[in-house]
Amino acid sequence: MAKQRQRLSDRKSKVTVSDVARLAQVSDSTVSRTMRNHGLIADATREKVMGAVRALGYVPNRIAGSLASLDSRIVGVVIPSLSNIVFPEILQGINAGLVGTNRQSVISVTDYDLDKEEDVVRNLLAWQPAAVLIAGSTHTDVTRRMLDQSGIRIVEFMEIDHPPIDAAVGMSHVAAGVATARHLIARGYRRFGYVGYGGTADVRALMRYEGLCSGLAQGGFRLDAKAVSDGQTSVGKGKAQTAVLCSQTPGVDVVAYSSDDMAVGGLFHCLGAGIRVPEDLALFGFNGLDIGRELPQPLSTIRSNRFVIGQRAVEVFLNTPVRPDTPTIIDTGFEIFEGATA
Amino acid sequence: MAKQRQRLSDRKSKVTVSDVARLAQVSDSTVSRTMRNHGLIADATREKVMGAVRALGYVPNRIAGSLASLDSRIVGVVIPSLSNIVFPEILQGINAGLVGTNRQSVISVTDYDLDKEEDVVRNLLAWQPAAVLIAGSTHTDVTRRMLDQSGIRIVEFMEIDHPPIDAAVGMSHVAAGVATARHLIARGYRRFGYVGYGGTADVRALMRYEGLCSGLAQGGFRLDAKAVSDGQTSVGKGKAQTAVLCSQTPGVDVVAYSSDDMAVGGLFHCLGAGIRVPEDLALFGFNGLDIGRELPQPLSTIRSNRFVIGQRAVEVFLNTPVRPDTPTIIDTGFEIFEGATA
DNA sequence: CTGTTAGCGCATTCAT
DNA sequence: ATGAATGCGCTAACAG
Repeated sequence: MAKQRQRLSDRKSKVTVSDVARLAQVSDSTVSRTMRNHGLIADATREKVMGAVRALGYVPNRIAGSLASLDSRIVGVVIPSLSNIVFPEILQGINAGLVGTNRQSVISVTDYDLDKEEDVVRNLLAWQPAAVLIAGSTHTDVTRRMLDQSGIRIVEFMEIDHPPIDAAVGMSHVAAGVATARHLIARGYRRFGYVGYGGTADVRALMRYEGLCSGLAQGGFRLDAKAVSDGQTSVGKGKAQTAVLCSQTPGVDVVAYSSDDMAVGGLFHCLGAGIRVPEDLALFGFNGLDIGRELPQPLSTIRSNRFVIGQRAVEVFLNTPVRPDTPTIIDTGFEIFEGATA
Repeated sequence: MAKQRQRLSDRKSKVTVSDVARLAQVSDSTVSRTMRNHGLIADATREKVMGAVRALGYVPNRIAGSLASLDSRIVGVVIPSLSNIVFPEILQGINAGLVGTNRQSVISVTDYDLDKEEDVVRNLLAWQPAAVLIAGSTHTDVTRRMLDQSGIRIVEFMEIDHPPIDAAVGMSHVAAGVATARHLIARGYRRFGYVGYGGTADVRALMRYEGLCSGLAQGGFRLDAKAVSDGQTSVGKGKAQTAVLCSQTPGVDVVAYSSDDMAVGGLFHCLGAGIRVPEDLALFGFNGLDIGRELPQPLSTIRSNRFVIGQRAVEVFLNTPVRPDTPTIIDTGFEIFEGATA
């Protein structure tokens, strides 16, 4: 009695099933069943239990529950960055897919660093997740082995250009590059520039670049100018690099960008410098971000389906919780958005 | 021996401390200590253990560890949205603050719904987090009570306009509204418009609006025009509502926006409609997003310090892990950015 | 420096 | 429909 009172007043001492059981005059397992709506419970019992739960302010300890049931209901998510808007968009899709499933996503960020990714994956696996959703297909051997040997479902999202460990959900970035080249050639452009990512960490940007080059080559053309920069993609870099490209190589009639934000920067440069778009210079992006559609003239680009990618990645796991023998590949596709800048 | 071999080949059967201990010929606790670098371990022992760890591909089970140590090392984070760029920016600050601390953030999204927030907080608390960082100060009574009674550190971030449960990190949004009004009056504007958020869920946008109105009133002015829309803030809505405002109330000389993205939309409208900025119409935003600085003319706005807010929120908890008796309030401030649109 | 002994809070048999 | 017993995998005293 004294102890009971102490419990109620001491905010830090955790209330456990046993406390609830004692107050409700039932056994621990009845409380446990009631909380999870598992099995049959008499209405009277349920009410007694829930009354005690409310009276004590009981919050079940999921850590203990997970250990006992050997099922964490955690979904690990690994992304390279939060500052590139596409990843929050994918997270939204993941959240949407997870809603109502009583699962908790745990997100880790790698900063495009494969060694950090290895670390992050090791830490994530320590939480015994039921699945891991990870951006991209490029990992260290150790990371790949850890993921593989975990035995849980591993969904690599964003790209489907490489064979997955278990499942891949996304689009072909090489194909997107090729499609860009073909589209621009078909539109009559002849002198091509590229402004974008010049590092090595963003593998998908590089694949699109390679696709672009090979698409141009197939049409008998080539890149006439190129201005790249390292690090995170941004409007500012797009603006600056477009200026560089224009001053270094006049005569280019269209610029393909590694992403929409770079392309928006390009448009801002043109607006400021009095360059008419697309008459003097045409611009073509990648991603299909909202902002591109709201510009004074809508940005011509390729729409990737980020939200859907997140959603589908979750579905792969929800629909087939145990890893199948053969890899799963889901192509979420892409569409060319005509716009008014190319 | 046969069992050992089975273990190694069966990818799904978990390797435990005991397996490692057996192979390394030491006790379970020695393995545990070695893994955590806790206490003194002979070099020879450490090597034996780590050898066994590698041989077996052992990954410690943090669920079990947390239960045993009664310390989850989880930091719960609650935000209203992922589609508003400011929240991913805060998450970056949180991540930065958490780096190297061996703690895992668990993020939940409420969609600006207080009932959903209540749900989300209950679920989060079930993971026994060491702290909860939650956006805003507006919660249901039940949410507030749960957070309070958890006894752990609760950091409400974004705003410091309301008294916190435990700690608040952010800026005064009312003050930002007032500052906007004063700044625009000082710049000589006399006919004021507002374009922005017209719902009730985004409490901070409303506080800025109220600050704006009272700041104008203090100067002897008032809002002459207003065009608002519900739901998530966006460039598109800013563009559309600016068009509405211009057509409904000619003669306004400056528009204050509820956020930078709305203001960017406003600028896009002006660019498309041939309205000179700031001569015909001046624009003033809120947030200080990167994109604002890269526009053909830099957006005049108020810089909030999102990244810093996230970082400081984490620091509050890291520096003072146990809740003090008196509330903590940390003002991360804001600065007016002159820009070229107002 | 290392081993032994007890739980952490809960979910799950298996009885009844 | 409910209870009792057992253990999930690990950490934390405590001994030595």
